Amino acid sequence: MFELIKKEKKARLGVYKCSSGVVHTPVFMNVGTQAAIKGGLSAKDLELVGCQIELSNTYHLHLRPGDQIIKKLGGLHKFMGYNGPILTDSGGFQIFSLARLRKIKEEGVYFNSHIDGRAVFMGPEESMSIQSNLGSDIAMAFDECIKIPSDYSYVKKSCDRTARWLQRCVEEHNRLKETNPTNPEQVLFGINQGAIYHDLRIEHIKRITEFNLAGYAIGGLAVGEAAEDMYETIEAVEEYMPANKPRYLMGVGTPVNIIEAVYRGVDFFDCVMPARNGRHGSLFTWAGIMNIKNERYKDDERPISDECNCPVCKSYSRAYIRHLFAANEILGLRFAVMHNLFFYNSLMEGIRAAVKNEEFEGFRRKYIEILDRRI
RNA sequence: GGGAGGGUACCCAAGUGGCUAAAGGGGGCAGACUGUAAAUCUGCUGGUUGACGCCUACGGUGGUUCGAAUCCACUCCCUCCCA
Repeated sequence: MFELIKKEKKARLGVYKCSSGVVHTPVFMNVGTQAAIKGGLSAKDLELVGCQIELSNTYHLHLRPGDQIIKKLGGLHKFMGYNGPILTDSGGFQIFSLARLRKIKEEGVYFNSHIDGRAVFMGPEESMSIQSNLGSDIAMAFDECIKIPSDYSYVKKSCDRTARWLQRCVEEHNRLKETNPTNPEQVLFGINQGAIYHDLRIEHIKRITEFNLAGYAIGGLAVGEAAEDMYETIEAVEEYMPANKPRYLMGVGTPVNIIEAVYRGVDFFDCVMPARNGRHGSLFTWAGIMNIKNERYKDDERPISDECNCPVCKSYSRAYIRHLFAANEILGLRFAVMHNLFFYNSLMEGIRAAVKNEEFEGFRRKYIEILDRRI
């Protein structure tokens, strides 16, 4: 259930309530694809970094360990020791990311497992069934994440199919709710597609909002298009998204992307970036992005950021973290990811406070100049 | 004292007349990363230059040759075996 608390222009402050807890929006969902945060973080660590809601993946957990096993063990929350809200992505992104390993048909997608090559079929019903077994709080519709650039004619054809898939997702989701769900409170979010063709985006969002789902996502962005194209696409779609439902911009993004999307009316985000880039040595701060592997930090006794209250910045120096990277110690990755997730969660906290105090306009102006800068 | 094998760039190591400023690793230095096939991938790593080029370089010195890391002589070091 979503409650809109306040608006500053299009930026929204809200509260999303689900069976596993309350989420204050705008929110960044911390990504734990395989029921773990890459870089060696556990559910307990998610609390330390201020995580409100976690995201896991249908395709990956279906392949390993298998959703039947997770259901048998009491669901994903219990399995990974996390009792906060969980959103599961549907497998639709893997149609994009594992493009060389799949064939799309009307009935669904024939994957060859990236692990061992075996045939794995996933359609709307399978995705819903797996997510039902996982027992996440929010299930995502099975969609095709379309690469950009793609021909108009292909995008149109794909959007029509994703809309037909949504019909099947809704029916299966309702059916499973009645039978033997791991989490009877699970809700379904729909996903808008259309690449950067505004007319297709609008046609598609109109079509999927007819299902009156618990929330709506904008998918298929940040897949190669210019940032400006992404912002314009959000603006085009946003007008047609229900005001009383959460809006989720999937897979985005940089701190500046997030600010710009909040500015255009988005509530939910998720991105691999703080975890992946952290593992690769890029650390996000209020002053910009630093590469902790750089030589200039070899004897720097300061924390990553003086303005940061994360567990890493409270105890360790840049020199120490750089050393951990150089020495190939996994502790370095863990610290980097912890810091970055803490930063992203703090960024969202800052955004919420700004909207609450009607200072978001100034917050945006200040930070879009700073946060993507390399320092 | 006798015999054998070696000395190549920061390190290890390939190369036995021109296609070699020198393979491949490691190390070092940078960059990329957006619903995670990523503790990954890419580039650079003798000097100078925007580039062409020029200079310096395969233990040292001196030769042979149009041309040498590569062939010859002497020499200095290292490892192993025998006495």
